[in-house]
Amino acid sequence: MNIGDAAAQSELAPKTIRYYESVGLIQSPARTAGGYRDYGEADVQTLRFVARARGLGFSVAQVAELLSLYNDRDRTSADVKAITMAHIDDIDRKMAELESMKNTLSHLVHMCHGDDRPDCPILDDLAKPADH
Amino acid sequence: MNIGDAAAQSELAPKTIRYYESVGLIQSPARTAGGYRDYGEADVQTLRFVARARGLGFSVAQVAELLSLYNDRDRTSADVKAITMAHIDDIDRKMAELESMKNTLSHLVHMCHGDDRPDCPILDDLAKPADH
DNA sequence: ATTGACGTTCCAGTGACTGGAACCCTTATA
DNA sequence: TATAAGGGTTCCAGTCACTGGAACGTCAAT
Repeated sequence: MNIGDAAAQSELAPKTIRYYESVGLIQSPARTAGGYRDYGEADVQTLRFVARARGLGFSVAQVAELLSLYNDRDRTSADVKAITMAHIDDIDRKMAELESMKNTLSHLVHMCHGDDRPDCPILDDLAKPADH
Repeated sequence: MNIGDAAAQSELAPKTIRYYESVGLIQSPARTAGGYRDYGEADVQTLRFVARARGLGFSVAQVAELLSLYNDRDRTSADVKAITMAHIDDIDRKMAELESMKNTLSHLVHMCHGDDRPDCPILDDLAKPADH
């Protein structure tokens, strides 16, 4: 199967698949006589694994770990769970940061008339002297 | 004032300040006879504006817009409000994405024993065939 | 034989810094 | 006065995860 079909089936862009190959996340597939990458069902399965894991926000490095655990019969589910929980912690941290930004911004937006005049509490806040 | 002191007062790293100068976000400050950057109070004020705006998640490009509005006496608060609201929308989108990832991941983590055995619902989910 | 839709490689750019090398300036001390 | 420490300077490269684009090759159908 050509890269285009593999891409369609895995919901990755062909460019992305080549990139993953170039950084060693996935193995180089077979090639046709003409030099085209030739993907089999197992390759597409791996590609989908990667696409789903990336879609859940795992970094490429984490996906590499998950893939290697997936292919390791002696893995422990504790290892997989640890990676996943660390990732959830990461997400929690990001969400808290966004939440705090949003609270401040929402407050400022409510203060601002948003009309033709230049007076603006948002700019006033950004320009205010340091706290401590 | 040297870059180190300006950095301390604005809570930016010296490297970051030089970077902002190199991309045109802030103006090049005066130089001493020895070639050191020499910051005044107004420069530090701008630096703090930038630091605070970046801390609220505005992109460097957005900070540039905000700075130019700040320095424009004919600005309208509507323009500032529009940028801010667009940024809040951005944050909302990111938060929703993170929320959805987190829901899925939390569910999977709860399913996983996290023990010495290899059976793992997390990997099973990542490896499951495509939906549609 | 030619067209068009695919495929190939390689280089460069994105955003927002950050690390590091090689070097210069300033100030305090022996 | 020499020197050492702790600033500062520039410039290049690396990060992360792609993405765009150029220049070219392959394949299937007309």
